[in-house]
Amino acid sequence: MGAARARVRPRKLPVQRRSRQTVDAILRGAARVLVRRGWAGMTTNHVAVAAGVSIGSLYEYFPGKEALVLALAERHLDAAEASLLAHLGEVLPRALALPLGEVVRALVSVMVALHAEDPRLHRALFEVAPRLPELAGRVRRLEEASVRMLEGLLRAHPEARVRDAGLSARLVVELVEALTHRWVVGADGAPVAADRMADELAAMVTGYLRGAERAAGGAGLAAT
Amino acid sequence: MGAARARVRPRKLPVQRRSRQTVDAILRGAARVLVRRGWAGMTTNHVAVAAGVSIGSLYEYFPGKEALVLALAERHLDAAEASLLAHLGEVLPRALALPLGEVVRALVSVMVALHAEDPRLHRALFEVAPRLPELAGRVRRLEEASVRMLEGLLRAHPEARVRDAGLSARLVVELVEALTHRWVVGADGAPVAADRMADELAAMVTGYLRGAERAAGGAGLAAT
Amino acid sequence: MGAARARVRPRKLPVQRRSRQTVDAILRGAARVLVRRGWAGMTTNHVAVAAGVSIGSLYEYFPGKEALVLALAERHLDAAEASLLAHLGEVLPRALALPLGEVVRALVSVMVALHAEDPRLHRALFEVAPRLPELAGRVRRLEEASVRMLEGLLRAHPEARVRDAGLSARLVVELVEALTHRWVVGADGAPVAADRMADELAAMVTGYLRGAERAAGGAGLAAT
Amino acid sequence: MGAARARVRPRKLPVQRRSRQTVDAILRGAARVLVRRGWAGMTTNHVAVAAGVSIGSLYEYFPGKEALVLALAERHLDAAEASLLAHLGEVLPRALALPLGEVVRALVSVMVALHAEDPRLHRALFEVAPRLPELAGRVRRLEEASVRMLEGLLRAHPEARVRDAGLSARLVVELVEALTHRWVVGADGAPVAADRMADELAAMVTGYLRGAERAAGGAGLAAT
DNA sequence: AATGAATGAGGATTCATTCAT
DNA sequence: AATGAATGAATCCTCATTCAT
Repeated sequence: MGAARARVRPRKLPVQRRSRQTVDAILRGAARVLVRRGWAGMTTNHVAVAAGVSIGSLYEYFPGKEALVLALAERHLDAAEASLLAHLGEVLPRALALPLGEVVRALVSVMVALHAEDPRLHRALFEVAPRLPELAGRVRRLEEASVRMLEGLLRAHPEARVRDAGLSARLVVELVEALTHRWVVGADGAPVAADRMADELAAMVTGYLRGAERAAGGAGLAAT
Repeated sequence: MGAARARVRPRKLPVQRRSRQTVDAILRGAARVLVRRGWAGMTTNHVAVAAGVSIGSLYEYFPGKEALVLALAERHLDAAEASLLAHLGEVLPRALALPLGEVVRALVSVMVALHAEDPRLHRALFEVAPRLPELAGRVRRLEEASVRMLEGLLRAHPEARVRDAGLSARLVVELVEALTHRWVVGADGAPVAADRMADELAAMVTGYLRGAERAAGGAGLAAT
Repeated sequence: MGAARARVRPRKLPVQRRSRQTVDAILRGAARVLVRRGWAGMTTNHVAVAAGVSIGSLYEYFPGKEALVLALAERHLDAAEASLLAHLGEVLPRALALPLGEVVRALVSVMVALHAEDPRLHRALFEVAPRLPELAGRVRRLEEASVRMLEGLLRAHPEARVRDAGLSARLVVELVEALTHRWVVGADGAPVAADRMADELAAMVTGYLRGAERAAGGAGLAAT
Repeated sequence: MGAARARVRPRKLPVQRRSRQTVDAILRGAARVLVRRGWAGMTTNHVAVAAGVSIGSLYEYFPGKEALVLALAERHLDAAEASLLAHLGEVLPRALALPLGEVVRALVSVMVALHAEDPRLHRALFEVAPRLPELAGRVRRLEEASVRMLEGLLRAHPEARVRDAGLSARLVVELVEALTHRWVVGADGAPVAADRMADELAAMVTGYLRGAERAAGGAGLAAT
């Protein structure tokens, strides 16, 4: 594993301007190839060609294809994180004063917007994530932070009625993540508008969090 | 495509008993390898070794790894479909007479039970699905059927209050699918019990479908 | 080499009628496959399928594909030899009394007729011959016998004028063999009729053997 | 066909000096292997070993053994063509003024010289030709050009007496080609000297083309 | 820095051949 | 006699990676 891990970190940092351009070209090429051929079909040689760069140069900066994808993912997640923080900065301070539905709607909208940006790359990266611990970890940390944040909100907001704030927060985060993901990936047939999508998600979440009347949950089929 | 597709169908059917055992062993080996190393890391040679079978025998029956995974998926989905149908046969006839919460709880329980069976194989198969049109199609058809069924129920059930039965049905199916999937996959740390999980999902769905008070959904952050 | 040679002789002789049919079917299948796919593309499995026989049965009678081709060639050459002998029996006794042109025409016609029979198999067998010593030997022996026969004729016939009966006989046999072969193989575009072909070949050979006026053969370019 | 054909063209052209040496070594190795083991027995791995080059390097430049043989053949034919043209340039201008026998002797000598160069490679290449359309085409074109040239000569030369200049030209070209080929290939036992061989061939051809007295061609055995 | 030639381990696949049934 | 399941050596070929230029 140690050896394998060595393959994941960028080799050297590009300092001069020319090399930054090279790195950029490589990453753009990597993104194209990853999207077009998937993780298994992506090869360093393809990437080099797609980037218009020699294979030697590629290895100058990236020790393997994991490193490429990781760098790609890092850029993607950096952007996501930044956008998330910016938007949270707007809503959170007033969150307790606003109706729950409105807060939820705002948060959901951010997620939807986030995913709508480069859906194909997003999808491809997610396909790889489970096989790249570094990436998986980063994703998990981001999700974890969101869960904590929402958990705090649930404990404090007057309208929220949930049995277990931690669990509910996690479920909501996963729900939004998963459905937005699918919305963006399965975008064929009758594509649902982003606004409409956000409405429905918000309705789901708000209803759940207000928790008015719990499902009586009688002896369902689960008993079988 | 034609050529690629030729790699996907089983080669010949095992007629003698001995060969049926071989095919079984191969598929078991394939499942183990797929789970352990993922789609990209799965090789026919690994599978043959894991199955305790010569590589020649593997190719006697399967023309490549796609065919292996497809056969695996078909078994998995056949079982899922059968189980689904059996349970639906119990709930559906009385569905309109029962409270919505109870119906939902029953349906959700079936899904959860379905996923709990062989979660790691389930996860691995889902990872491949997007790259195997045959498999993707089969999965989509099963989902589609579920959506139609639920849509019909939503239109008829007195408690259901949704703007668009088709969209809501799809979202609910995806929600249950996705969250159960994650529940099963991310089963580390503090694993949530199946019953508890079913409770929470049922609560989410029921709340959403009863649609009591829609989220007021003011100008969310999406506007930004 | 010893081991390899063991692969060439038929394994056991078919005694019962059923087995003779099996052997026949196998050889017919082998001929079809050899013609369609060439020596390199011919496999024992293909032959078995084409013959409608199990691979096991094939190996019951033939220890490998060389043996198949050899048996095929033997049949082919047996027939050729028989036909040749029959026709020679007609011409030779009166050969010295007939004009040389007529004798030659008769011999050439036999060769042409021989090749016209199953040209595609003929061609395929010739393609393999150089790699199968047994076959090559058999072909060479047949040719050698023809050369001896013609040599004797040349020494005795009053019209024949050649410097070296042995060499001329060999060249004539090869000439007829080679041109008939090509005639039969390259049969596309404007196919020449068998009769016409025989005429031309006979003209060539007769002219050469009568040797009237030798080419003055001055200092040709060969000097360069 | 498309896919198969893709296996036939060289992959990339060697630009640096080092790579040109590699390509050369590979082709030399390919020639050795082809000669020693024949088309069916030739493998890319054998060639790589014989060339003292890694298998990867071989595939860098040639996508398969067809491509190797084709490149080999192209070199061979290029040389043959060049030599042919050079010699023709000497004879043709004065061809009509010279006795037919002399012209023929000159042309035949060129062919013989051509074949005497690398007979074993020549033979091996001819063995493959029928299975490689590209190669077959190239050979056919060269032959066709020779036929046209000779046909023109036959129509114009005062001594030539043939019924059908086209047919006779073709037969003569094939005759010379075939017999020289066999001369070179079957060079065992009592090898005939090149000069002697040219003499005999020239005698055959000249006699035929002068056509003095046609063979009376009575009712030969062909009637049977 | 950049290039691209060279490498070879490793994965896919075929097919001659055996042998239990 | 016939069958066809099983075998695995041998082949084809790719692609990550290094290194001389």
